[in-house]
Amino acid sequence: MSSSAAQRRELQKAELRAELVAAAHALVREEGYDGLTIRKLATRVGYAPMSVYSYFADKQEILMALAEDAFADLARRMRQNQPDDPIEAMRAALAEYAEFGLGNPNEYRTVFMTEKQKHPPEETFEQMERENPAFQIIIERVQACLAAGVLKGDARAIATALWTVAHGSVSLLITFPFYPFGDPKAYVMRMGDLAMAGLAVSETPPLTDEPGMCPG
Amino acid sequence: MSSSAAQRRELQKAELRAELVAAAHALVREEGYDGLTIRKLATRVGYAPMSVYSYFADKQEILMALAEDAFADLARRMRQNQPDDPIEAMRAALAEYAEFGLGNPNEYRTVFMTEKQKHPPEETFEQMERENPAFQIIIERVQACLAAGVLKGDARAIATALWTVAHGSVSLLITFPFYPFGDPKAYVMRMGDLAMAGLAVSETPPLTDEPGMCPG
DNA sequence: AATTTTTGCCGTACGTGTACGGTACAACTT
DNA sequence: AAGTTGTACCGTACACGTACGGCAAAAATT
Repeated sequence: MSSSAAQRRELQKAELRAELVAAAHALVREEGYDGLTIRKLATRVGYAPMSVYSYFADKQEILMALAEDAFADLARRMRQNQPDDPIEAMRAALAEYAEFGLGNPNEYRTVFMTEKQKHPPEETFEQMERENPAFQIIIERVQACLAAGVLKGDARAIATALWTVAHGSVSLLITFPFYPFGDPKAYVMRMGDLAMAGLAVSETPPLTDEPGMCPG
Repeated sequence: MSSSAAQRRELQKAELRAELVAAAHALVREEGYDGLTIRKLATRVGYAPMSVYSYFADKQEILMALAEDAFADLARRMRQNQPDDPIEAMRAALAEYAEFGLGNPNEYRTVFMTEKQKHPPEETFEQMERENPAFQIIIERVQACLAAGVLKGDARAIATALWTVAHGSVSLLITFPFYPFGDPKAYVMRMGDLAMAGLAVSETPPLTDEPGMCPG
């Protein structure tokens, strides 16, 4: 196979895929999240419905592509909001995370609240961090806290704990928008501070790497 | 309208509804969660598909009925596992919660990880606590901790915080079963202990009852 | 140049949740 | 008893996601 021809082919494929994603974005903007259907999307780009499946395995993969864009934006915002004080930097990241999740519940749902059965174990790790570049930033800011001595322990374990608490708050607020949590963003911040307080009490050991996985 | 006749009607309606729920349980047991479809369910009870909608507003409401049964079982298990020491009682509740969520991911999803757009604000509170009787138990055990002086502050705020952390862990473990959190149940317990440590640091104020609700 | 393989796209078809309108029978009103 | 209203149930129909098979053109191999 001629390499340049293959490359050109790959490029065209990527372009068409990008065109589909752009069309999907437009559809969502114009008709809302439920307005995005395979058929409408296909019509919009001038293909038959089933042709879309040459570029995406299923609808979930399209939604994921949209969500990845949104999460890239979250990462951008986090980097633009980085106070010098390591704890304040951590809290700023949390604030951006909260604002993003509460402001983009659909994208948040597709990444964090829907099944990921497809991926075999070895892919999942990098996949997760590509879909959620914010996590890398949290790790960095945890490391800053470790360096400053305001936290002690394993960076990834601490970051995962903070992520767990942030996710718990955000996802509950999304699922139960009417439950009396008080001001949503304030609730997320409060839970973040609670986690920081708990983490400050003792040194955080690494996560045990037992293979243990949950059923289902 | 004759009151007894109305009551009999109500009763029959409830019986048919219960029959549908039983059939739904059977279907899920025999064919798995995805095997539960309106048509199969209707066939099984001898009605036309659309007749099911005389008893449930939509499919989600059927899934919710199944989940409520499961959550009632969780509450039962929690009550059967109640150490004397208030902190250990709290941890036991958490352990049951973890085991339930990890062992019944489908039911957990339908209650905690899907939209609840229908219910107007005033219903939500009682609704939530009927669907999730475990929450009431958590509040009780928090109150025991308050009485014993190992925690200080507002019971509902503390219970909500613990619930948030438990939910964060469980839902992440369900969504990313392959992510290296280590042993799932151990991870939930660890996060619970972290929250308890954070809560022990200072007195927990009540949740502000600002109307604030999240968009979407 | 001839042949095989791959690729890009499509048409059809199935099973799904559910909106809508209709119909027959029960219950209540007068 | 006659008329009105409500209710339980059904049949049809729609848009959806997507499995399957096909088909022409391009690419790779011989």
